[in-house]
Amino acid sequence: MRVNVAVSIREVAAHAGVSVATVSNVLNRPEIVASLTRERVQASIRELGYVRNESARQLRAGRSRTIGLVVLDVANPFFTDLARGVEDEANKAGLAVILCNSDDQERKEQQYLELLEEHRVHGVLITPVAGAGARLAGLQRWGTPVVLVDSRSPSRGQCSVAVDDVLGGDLAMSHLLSAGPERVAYVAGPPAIRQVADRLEGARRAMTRAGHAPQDLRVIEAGGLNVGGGQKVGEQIAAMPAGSRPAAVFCANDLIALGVLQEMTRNHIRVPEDISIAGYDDIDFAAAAAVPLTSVRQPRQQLGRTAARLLLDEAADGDTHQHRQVIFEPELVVRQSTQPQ
Amino acid sequence: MRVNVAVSIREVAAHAGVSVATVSNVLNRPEIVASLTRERVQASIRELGYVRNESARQLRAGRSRTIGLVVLDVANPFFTDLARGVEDEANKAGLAVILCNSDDQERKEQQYLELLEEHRVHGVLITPVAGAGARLAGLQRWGTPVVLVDSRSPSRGQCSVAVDDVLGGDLAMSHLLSAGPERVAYVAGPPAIRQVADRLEGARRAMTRAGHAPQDLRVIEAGGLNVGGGQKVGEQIAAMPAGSRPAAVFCANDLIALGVLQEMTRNHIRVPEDISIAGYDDIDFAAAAAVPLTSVRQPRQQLGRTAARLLLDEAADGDTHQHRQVIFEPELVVRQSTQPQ
DNA sequence: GGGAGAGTTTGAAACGTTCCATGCGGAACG
DNA sequence: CGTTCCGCATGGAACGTTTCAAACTCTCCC
Repeated sequence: MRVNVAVSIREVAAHAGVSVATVSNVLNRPEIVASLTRERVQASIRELGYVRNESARQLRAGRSRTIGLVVLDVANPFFTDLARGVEDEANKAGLAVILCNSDDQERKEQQYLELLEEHRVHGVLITPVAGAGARLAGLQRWGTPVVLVDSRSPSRGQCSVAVDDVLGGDLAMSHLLSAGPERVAYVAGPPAIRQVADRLEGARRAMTRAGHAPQDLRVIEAGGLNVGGGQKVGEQIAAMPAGSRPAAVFCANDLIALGVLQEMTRNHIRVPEDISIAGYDDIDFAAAAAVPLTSVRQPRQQLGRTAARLLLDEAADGDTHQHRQVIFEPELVVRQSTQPQ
Repeated sequence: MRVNVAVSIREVAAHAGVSVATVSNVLNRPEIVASLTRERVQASIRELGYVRNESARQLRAGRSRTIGLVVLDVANPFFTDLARGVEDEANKAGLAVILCNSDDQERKEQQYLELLEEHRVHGVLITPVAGAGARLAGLQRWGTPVVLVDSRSPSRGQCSVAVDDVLGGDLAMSHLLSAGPERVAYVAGPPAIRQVADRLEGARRAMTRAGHAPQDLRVIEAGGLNVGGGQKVGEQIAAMPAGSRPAAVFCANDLIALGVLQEMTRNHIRVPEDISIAGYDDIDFAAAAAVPLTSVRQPRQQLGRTAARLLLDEAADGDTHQHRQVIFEPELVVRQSTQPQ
């Protein structure tokens, strides 16, 4: 049977023979209501099937009990794991998470930020598309806390949580170089993405320290930070004559690395004997790949949890809040896809 | 500079020297406002940085402009692809999607359904945890449309979108049997999950048709529908003496199949020469595995889009709406992880 | 008997919209 | 000139909460 009409606090009050204010008190501060009354009201709530109207609460409170999380790509396991950490922490505080997927497009990011603003969210966690500074400033002027995720704050005007991608790139490249490969390459994604640029910088640093010229690192750009992008680059690499093919490649993330790996196998180029491959993120599929992938591990869930905590802190504290920039250290995980030593 | 105070429609009205109602009209039915007035109001909106308060709109409208999507596991690419389809369709209709992760736990599912109900969502798309019937009935009695996703409606009392998992299981098993393996196995997930049970039923049907007794199909249960679950089963299989090891295994989904595949490789059991492996879902990682995985493809995004459309239709139509059960056909994708013929 | 004070309950205002019914001024028409 | 009609603007009620100050009822004590 469809009823289609919501029962409001007023009807509960009438049914229980008390005032609206008392019902509200039962809901929000049950301890100040006499136990007899409280039970009567609770019985009415159950009987009528009353459900709070969140919109009305929000209107009164001025802010909604949600936070926004804007990521570059929900299909990337890195971000779903991150989202998981955010969700856990938000749940504890009784907040819901609105998950938004910007697809690395400014237009979609902008749309979602407007939506979140209209929803008067408690705050926004965002991995910004390059050049999102202005859009975020708009939000903040309004008093909505913003925490940058996996991205450092250029201005110190906000909190941020990030992993040291330069160090990560350095770790991966140092490891690759330790086997003494003749030629090395970096498979990049869109260079406007900070993570892509930082990891390259780290890789160059490792080159220099090992006595190579930084320009000896060949950079090959993949279309996107996904498996398809890696496959295309893999085809290119496979098509090179064995004599000029890199003996070690560092990929900007694991999805790309998996794409490259697949093309190598398909073309009977052995991993790691003929070519070493290192990825980045250490997503679950990296360990599960048939040639388990050497990768750089980021504390993904912890990243999400920390970001959420910073956001909640800022939202709660308002004026006394001190912005903080938290930086985690990545960790190299060596598996079979790279030559040892 | 932090302002911390929202500017309301009232202030815009004062600033532009018109009434509140006129500002509202500019926002919602600009064509009925004289162009001179309209421009004046729009200028004020820009100048004051006015942003609509969604809560107030919702309160007035009685329903929020969001839909809920409750899935079993956001980390499973099948569900993120599905979510993508839902998001596209919802966006077109100007609705936001609240993505909720039930983790196959009744408690979390219940919590999220309550949250969505309090938010007065337009409707709920859900892949229910086993035995969610009662929880959903509660929502529907209230008039909130519910569409079951990847799950058939037992009662015809609601819309549903699903893929014929029995057929999918049949396709996969028929293909495996075509190479004439001695022993075959099904790697299941939690048997309470309908998809797991249906795929098994299909596999048994194929067995029978090929002249085997259904009990010749060995069923091995994995802890969860994820890579880790597959790895554990893979270890078990690798530990079997070659003489009693199945020559073909059908896995309840691709994540499990990838886990099994990895353990095979690690133990130098060749795929597909020593053992054929078929998965289910055809997630992107299936094609990208180093031994590309034979799998059963589901139209994931289309599933999401169709579900969203059914929901929007029901929400718009109210009483005249006819519930529909849409069933898609899965498709076998043969790759290198299974023996041909 | 009266007053203080604790323990409960409550009326009413406020949050920011939307929308209906109404008003106003001017043009068109007879 | 009087009537009708149209285009546009607006006052105010309503949506469902929460919260504050005020009121009420007891009990206790002087």
